[in-house]
Amino acid sequence: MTSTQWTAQLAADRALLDRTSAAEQVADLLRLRIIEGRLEPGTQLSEKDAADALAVSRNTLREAFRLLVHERLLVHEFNRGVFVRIPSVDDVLDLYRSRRLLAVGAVRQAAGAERELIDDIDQAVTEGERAAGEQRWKDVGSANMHFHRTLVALAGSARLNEVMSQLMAELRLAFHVMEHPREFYEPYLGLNREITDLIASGALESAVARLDDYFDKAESQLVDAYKRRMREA
Amino acid sequence: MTSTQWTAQLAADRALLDRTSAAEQVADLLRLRIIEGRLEPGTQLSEKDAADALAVSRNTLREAFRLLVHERLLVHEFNRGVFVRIPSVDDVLDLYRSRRLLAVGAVRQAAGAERELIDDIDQAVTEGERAAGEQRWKDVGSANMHFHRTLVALAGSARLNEVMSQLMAELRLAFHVMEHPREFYEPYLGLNREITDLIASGALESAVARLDDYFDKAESQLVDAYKRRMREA
DNA sequence: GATAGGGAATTGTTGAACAATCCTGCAATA
DNA sequence: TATTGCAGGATTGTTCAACAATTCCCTATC
Repeated sequence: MTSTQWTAQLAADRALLDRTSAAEQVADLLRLRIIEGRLEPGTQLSEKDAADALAVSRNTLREAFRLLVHERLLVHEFNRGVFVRIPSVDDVLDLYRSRRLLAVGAVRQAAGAERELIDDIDQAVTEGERAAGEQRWKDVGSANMHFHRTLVALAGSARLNEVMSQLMAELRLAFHVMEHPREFYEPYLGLNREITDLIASGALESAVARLDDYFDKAESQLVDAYKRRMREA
Repeated sequence: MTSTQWTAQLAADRALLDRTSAAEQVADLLRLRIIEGRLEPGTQLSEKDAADALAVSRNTLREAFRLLVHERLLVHEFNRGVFVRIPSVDDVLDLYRSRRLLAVGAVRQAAGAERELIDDIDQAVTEGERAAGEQRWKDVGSANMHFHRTLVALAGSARLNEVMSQLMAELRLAFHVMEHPREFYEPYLGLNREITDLIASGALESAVARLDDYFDKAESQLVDAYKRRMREA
């Protein structure tokens, strides 16, 4: 094995031993709590309380806050503090516009996509079906989101993948404003499978058409529920 | 004027008087310097030096650094510091993949786009033409980037607009690795005009076809130059 | 009931301090 | 000569304490 070979191999592994700062760890933790819904939208995150609870300094915590504000999971009001974001109806519409464009675009140019990427899609759908069979509705939701991420992954762009991940995190936050996201996913399981098969068989335009239908339906259904919920509150 | 009218108006102005933190101001300044090329890719940004130069504390500066790392303009190596990013050829490829998908997707669904958005496109092209006529090549580049942002704006999504802005900032950084980005823009002025007219006349699919050609050409040209440049260095 | 005022609490920012880590140069070794 | 080992100095990571600025909240006043 020549020098260039094994150094290149090591360089590829570098990411593994990449130590991460306290601020990033804090951000990871908070992000998880937020998208899980453990931190209710609208709640204020006091710097002092959070710093004490997590046993980090205020400065470190503020670094973490900034990251999450950048990801739109928190909002920062100057001299008032940071709050878990409450997505508006406009936000939900914008999220769907974004998702639709990314997913449709990715599928439409998936002609030469690697088999691995298509396998990932299939796997995500299968996971959703299994979770549904076992009545694990929360997991059905996660699998559905994962499915849509794998669709965008067809574009083969690390940046778009990251954008998509953030959009889904934000969407998850939006779901928490509503009561029962369960019924939003269930009817789509079959459609997901259908889309997957169409992609696998190379019928991309048909897949895109189905996908567009999906977004039409899901978006209006979600927005209706959202408006209803916001009116109540 | 009713109450709801002027309160809404004030709410719209809120962003204007929105005081911004020191960290954000520092980030704005650094961002400008980076995409302008005043801070050469690869240079390390010492915390102490930068803090002294900008007359802010190290903590504030670190908050600013985190923002720019998140935007991919800086890279952060643990215990080593932050550096102005040096985009790789893979990065450039990824940037073009992302841009292409966003722009093509946005144009393709621009059927019901507001006239205002189309006017913005026209304006950007006109500005580019004017700058070229006056030999202001740097401004030609800026106008070209602005043109492409206005294309994505057809999608009508605030989030995608922001994503696009960041992609362009990063691309700008990539240009600085090369010697003369001038000749990359000049040949495309006519094509931009053509695409704009096609969009304005509603011939969206023709516009998409032209756009796709543009990306094919620009991408390969840029990547070639990039590889050449990296080989030299 | 609305408003004004003042004190308490919170955020914004700084500066200093210390531990952990990295970098540099030089000596020692093969 | 080329590599390794080892100080030490410099830089980063993180915490802490302090203070100014701002907001929040309660109470007195009209």
